[in-house]
Amino acid sequence: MAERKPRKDAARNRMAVLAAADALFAGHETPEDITMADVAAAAGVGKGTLFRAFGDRTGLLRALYETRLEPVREAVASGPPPLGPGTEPRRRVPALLDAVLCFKLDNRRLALALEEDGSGSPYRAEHYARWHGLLREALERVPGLTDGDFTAHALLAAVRADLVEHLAGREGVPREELRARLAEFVDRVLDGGPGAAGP
Amino acid sequence: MAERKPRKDAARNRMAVLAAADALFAGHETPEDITMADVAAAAGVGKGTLFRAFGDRTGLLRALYETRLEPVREAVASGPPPLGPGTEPRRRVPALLDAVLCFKLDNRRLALALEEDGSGSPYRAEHYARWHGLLREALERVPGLTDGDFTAHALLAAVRADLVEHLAGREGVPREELRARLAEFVDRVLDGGPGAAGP
DNA sequence: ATACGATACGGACCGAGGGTCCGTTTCGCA
DNA sequence: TGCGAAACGGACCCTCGGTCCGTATCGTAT
Repeated sequence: MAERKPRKDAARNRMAVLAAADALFAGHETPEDITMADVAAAAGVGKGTLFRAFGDRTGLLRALYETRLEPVREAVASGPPPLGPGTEPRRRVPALLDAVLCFKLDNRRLALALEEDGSGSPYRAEHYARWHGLLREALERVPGLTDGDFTAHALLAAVRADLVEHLAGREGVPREELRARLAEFVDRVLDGGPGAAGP
Repeated sequence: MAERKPRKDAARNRMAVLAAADALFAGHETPEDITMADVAAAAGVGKGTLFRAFGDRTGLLRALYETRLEPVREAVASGPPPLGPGTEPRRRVPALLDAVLCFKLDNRRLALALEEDGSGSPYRAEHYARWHGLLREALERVPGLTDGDFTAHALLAAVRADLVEHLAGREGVPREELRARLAEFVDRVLDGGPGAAGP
């Protein structure tokens, strides 16, 4: 059941591909004009190597994504408040969404590439399930809020890569303004609903 | 500058393609395994004809989509309340979103195909601009609500085709339940925010 | 009716890109 | 240093969106 360690040329090539792909995606306007052949060439590697290491295009994207996501996941899993566990939900939910937004702002092209990659909708990705589960759990502990499940989906939809790209990229909304707008929206959702308007 | 009437064989073929495409998308699980050649064959037409009539894949999808959307647009533009104009915003906003949701439920495959079609993000489509403009305008008249622009984006994100497909299709959430969940979420957004929790 | 220009037809053809295959090279262990 | 296993790499294949152009059809002027 234990996967044995890969040969060291394999490991080296894997790193080279990851680095090359990262640079390529960062440097190009749109993700879909970077071909697998481009990545292989930039990494100084054959296409066969690339596909053996990552399976397919989606696999490469996912590997890159997970790498970048690592620090955020760490902060969420065991960092200090307001992101870390043990934060009271009403405060943690906005922090989580802000973290997702910032992540997508910092990795626009990559997130975009992964989300619009045809193979399966974004909703099947396991990282989506993680965020959704986390959020739902937190939401269900917010007093007065019913249906944390749908609310989690809806809130995550507000930070989808292509929307972020549209606002931050095409419409040129500055980072801090976008964060503020999202924060306000999240606050509305958390404070609204039946009972909130009561005396 | 007036486009002259098309030849009648052209018109007939256009209809045939539209009908064939409609049937194909309705009958297949996933949109991307329907090729342009499939559509042409099903319509009893050559590929050349298909591409001359619609330009490209996106053009075909858009034409289909607009056709289906027509009644809804009509109801919004000049129908009775709560969808039509002249409805007070607080009541119209949920109605608009419910209409979008229902439309996507009734045209799941098609909406999915159009949204995940690589050519440009969904946010560049002019029908998105229409919905967004309409919603923003209505939202800006809802008392206590600031930033109708972002709110409109966020609310529309909650009814995106792939999310709807995920919930209604993959998770099997029944139509009415989904509508109820969305309605509740929209209400939270509309009633929440600063001031709503007043004295 | 007929001739003729304009328009549309249709399927062979093309190029791009994701993914595979397999002869050759490298690794790592004894 | 020998040898089997693992990895390499790029030629190759296939699908699919999109184009091209010789042929068929339409509509109109005569």
